[in-house]
Amino acid sequence: MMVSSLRDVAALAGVSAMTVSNVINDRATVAPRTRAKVERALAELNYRPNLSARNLAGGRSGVIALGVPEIAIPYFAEIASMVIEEAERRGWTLLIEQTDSRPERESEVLNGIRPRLVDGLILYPSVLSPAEIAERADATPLVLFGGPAADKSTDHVVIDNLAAGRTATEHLISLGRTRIAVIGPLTEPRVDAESPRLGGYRQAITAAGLDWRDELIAHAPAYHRRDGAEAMRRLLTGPELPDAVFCFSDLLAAGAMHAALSSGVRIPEDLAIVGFDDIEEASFLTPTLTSIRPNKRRIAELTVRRLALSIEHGETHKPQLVVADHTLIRRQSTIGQG
Amino acid sequence: MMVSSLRDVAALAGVSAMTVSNVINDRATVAPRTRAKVERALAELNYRPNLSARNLAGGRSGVIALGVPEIAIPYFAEIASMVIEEAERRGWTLLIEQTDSRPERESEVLNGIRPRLVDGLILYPSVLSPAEIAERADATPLVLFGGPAADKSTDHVVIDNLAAGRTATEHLISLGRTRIAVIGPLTEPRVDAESPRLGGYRQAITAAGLDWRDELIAHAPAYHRRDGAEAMRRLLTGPELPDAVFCFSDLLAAGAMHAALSSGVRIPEDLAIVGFDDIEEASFLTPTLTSIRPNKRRIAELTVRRLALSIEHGETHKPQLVVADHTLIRRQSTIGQG
DNA sequence: TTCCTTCATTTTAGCGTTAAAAATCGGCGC
DNA sequence: GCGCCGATTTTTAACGCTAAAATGAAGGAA
Repeated sequence: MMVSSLRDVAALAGVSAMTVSNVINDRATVAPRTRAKVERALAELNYRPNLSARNLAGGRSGVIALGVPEIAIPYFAEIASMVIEEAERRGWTLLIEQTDSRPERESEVLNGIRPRLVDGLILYPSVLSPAEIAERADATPLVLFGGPAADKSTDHVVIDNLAAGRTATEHLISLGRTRIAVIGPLTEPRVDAESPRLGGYRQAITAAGLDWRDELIAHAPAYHRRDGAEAMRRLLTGPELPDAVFCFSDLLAAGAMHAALSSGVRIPEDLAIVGFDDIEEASFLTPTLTSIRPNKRRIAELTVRRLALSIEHGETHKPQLVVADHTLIRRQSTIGQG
Repeated sequence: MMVSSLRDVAALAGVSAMTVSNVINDRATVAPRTRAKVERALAELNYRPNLSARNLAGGRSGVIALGVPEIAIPYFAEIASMVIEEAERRGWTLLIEQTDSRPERESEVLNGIRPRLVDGLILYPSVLSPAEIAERADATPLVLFGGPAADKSTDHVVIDNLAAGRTATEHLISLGRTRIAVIGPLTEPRVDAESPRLGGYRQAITAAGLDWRDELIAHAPAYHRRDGAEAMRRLLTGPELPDAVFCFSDLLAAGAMHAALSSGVRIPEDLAIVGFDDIEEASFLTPTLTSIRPNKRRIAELTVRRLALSIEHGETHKPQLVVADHTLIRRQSTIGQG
């Protein structure tokens, strides 16, 4: 089948190319009879607009980009899947960039690797600071998601990590656990501050009148399974054996759980575990994993919606910090078969 | 920072736009001194080519698309990650389409949702038949990966599923297991034939002189964890209790393992399990999961390479069926702590 | 010297689309 | 019948780039 252009359609319908363009874009006032004629020709030739041409002529490309550290991390894969669906709903296609959490890659993505090709960019900022993000060269509409809030100059969709950390810890406290460990990146390199999830833990521990014990705080360089397993091994051979652990991601929890079970630790009897993200895997681990569930669908929806607004209103668009909700999902890793 | 065009660079360097274009694309013979001048201007203005314009002018867009059923399925996420890396190596960016295994979506992707925007397409054909794929309207270079081989008219990267199925089953037989079950989609809807993984199982069972028992063959509608869990529950309540099970994907195995462990079945003592894909999760399940590991890196590499050839040589390019290797990775779910 | 090559660079034209300006077409009021 | 108006459609001119053709400059051979 031949690829047909506006001209071909115009010729077949006996009108000018511009009229066809007007019909397609539902613009100006096209007479009903003309519209019908054009639509027939459009269908007959199976016309598909050339996006490059449209983009070049000042229109939009219909492509948006999503930048994440690694698409193979389930949390990002799940988010990407939903962002694709939301984008599709608006007739957009998604282009994916992996940053590997490397500053230069993140910066490249931010400054438009595919200049002028994408209408907008959604980025999970994993290493660049708000300042570095603010001073980017590219003018492509941008929405961030995840991580601590940047400055006010950028749209940003987050969840309340502090509250989530508190909730997770309170849940463990409510089960009567007193030696509650933590596994995860303890600091937020982007803003050079304590991780808000750790902050929530601290608040809950303090509020419950429990002792803060440094030996229960296990730093993990990243959010992978192996980091969780290593941290758990350290905790298990440490001076103070925990009776619960709050992991900053489900992957960390999966690794930690594997290390614990391999050492003969019973979950949740000896050790209760709470994860974070509620990826699908959490429901199929044995025991199933209690986890903080960020509303991913909502995050995807809000992110795409903010981006749409930014793309459509350009200069007048006002960046905003949007907070999506989260819930604690109780499963066997804390409450057992109950 | 301003966005500069070829003209701007040309003006600054005191040459024509075409010369700048030649320098950028490393084409024709540009005099060393001219090249140096242009390169200085290029750097000074931080020039980035406009891909839409380049694409429109008959060049390439530098974007390729990857179509998979669901990006949130770990196997596809891992493959996507590697395809992104391979693509990046060639200066390409990857656009991702989800087909949800729906024929109309798969067909849409095949026929170019983003007409003329992508230089090439990589597709995991999950529901469309080779015939339907062969008669597509779009002329964009295409490479398939996975599933049974289509006809000779399309580039296709596969692994030897029949041999892999045989290997998995032989491994279980070598452990002395005699009631070996199977969990997975039993037929290949695309070609309306038996699944080659099931074929391999059949060959191994027959060769070992074991009985074929229909009640050990558990069909799963798809490759998800829940399908594996359901199938396992059926097997456990069925007339014949298996002492081993070969699952057609690691997700199925994860679901099956969860269902089995939840029922008090010991793995591998009571039931040995082999999965397929060797996703990262397999190494962190408890017990760790024995699995067939397709060489994913190689699949990604071959796929992108075939696509590159097809894009570069167009008409003269000869489609090929390429087979990537696979290995059996032995872990605790079959051989225990050994 | 003159003409032919070869190398280096520029000019021309067009990719398919859209924004903006210009043109055409029926009325309609006077 | 003339001029004007709004509704509809067409023309024109880009958008930024590249392929192909044309030009120019520098050597060599005759």
